Amino acid sequence: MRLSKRGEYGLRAMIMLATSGPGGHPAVIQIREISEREKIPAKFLEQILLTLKNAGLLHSKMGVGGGYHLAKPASEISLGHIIRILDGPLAPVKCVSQMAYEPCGCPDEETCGLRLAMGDVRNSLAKILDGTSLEDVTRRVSKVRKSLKSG
Amino acid sequence: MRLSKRGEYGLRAMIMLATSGPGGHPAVIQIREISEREKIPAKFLEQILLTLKNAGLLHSKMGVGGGYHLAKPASEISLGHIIRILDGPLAPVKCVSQMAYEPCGCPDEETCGLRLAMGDVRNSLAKILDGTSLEDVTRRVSKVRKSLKSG
DNA sequence: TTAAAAGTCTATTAGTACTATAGACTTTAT
DNA sequence: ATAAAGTCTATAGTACTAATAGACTTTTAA
Repeated sequence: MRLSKRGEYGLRAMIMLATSGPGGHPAVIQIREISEREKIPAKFLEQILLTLKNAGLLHSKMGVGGGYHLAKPASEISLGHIIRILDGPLAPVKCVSQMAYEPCGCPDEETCGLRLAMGDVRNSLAKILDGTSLEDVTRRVSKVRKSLKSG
Repeated sequence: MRLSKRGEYGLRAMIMLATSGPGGHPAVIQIREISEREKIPAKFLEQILLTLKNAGLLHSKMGVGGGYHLAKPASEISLGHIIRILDGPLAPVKCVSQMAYEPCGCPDEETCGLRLAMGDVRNSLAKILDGTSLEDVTRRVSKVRKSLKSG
């Protein structure tokens, strides 16, 4: 049930872009800076951000002073969306996938025990990941920071 | 977030063993029969069942009339346990794993947004998978069967 | 007592997906 | 014109997954 490095790096980068924006303005950050701050191989990160851009989650600007920024408000980008783009379907087995259904080959899908159980897992994953936006993440982080300061 | 074939096959076999038992008695079934009924490559299944046996979830008997059966009541074997044995930790990233923790390398773990979000995911997975026993699965299957009959 | 049925164990291969790197190209600001 | 930045495609390396192979041990029963 592991997240790939691609997925992990992509999420880290998106969270960083969401967190760095001063007062709602989307931050513009260069690949190199994200790569250095998050210790992600630059060339690999480049591919990941490009994928996210082509999927419509990021905008970019070339040339001097360019970089990446979120294409939408952080509140409108969910973790589930990012993960699906980079790692594919959330479903543990294809026969319960919403975005990439395929029959699993059991004699009767409707009464397949594995399918019933994995359906629950998929739904729970989707609920959490589609229900958590980048804004939710940054809010939670700053909350934890504050509670650590005062503690 | 995909389940490996190893994990899938192992779960299918365990569910079959739990389902086939007549009135609480654990069913004794041969590799070959499981392999045929579930369409799992026999030699691969062999390895999987051996792993599950060495982990204490199955018992086996060699020779004529032998085969595999559950080592414990179906109510005491959780899907989470089976998956951990065959596929490793449930956690999407190692820094939130209970059974195989490793630092993820972020500057501050306590305030890492990714870690906070993935912690939720891990907990939810663990809640479902550790909270669902083979008995729960068989009960649910027979419930669905009945409702399909009467429908 | 021996043949057949069944599991055990270890090694090896084939395939695939993940991770990362390379390098040539385009756009933009100054 | 030049330097800073993103774009795009190809490819290499590696690790893991899935599957196969084969020789061995235990047990039952004819």
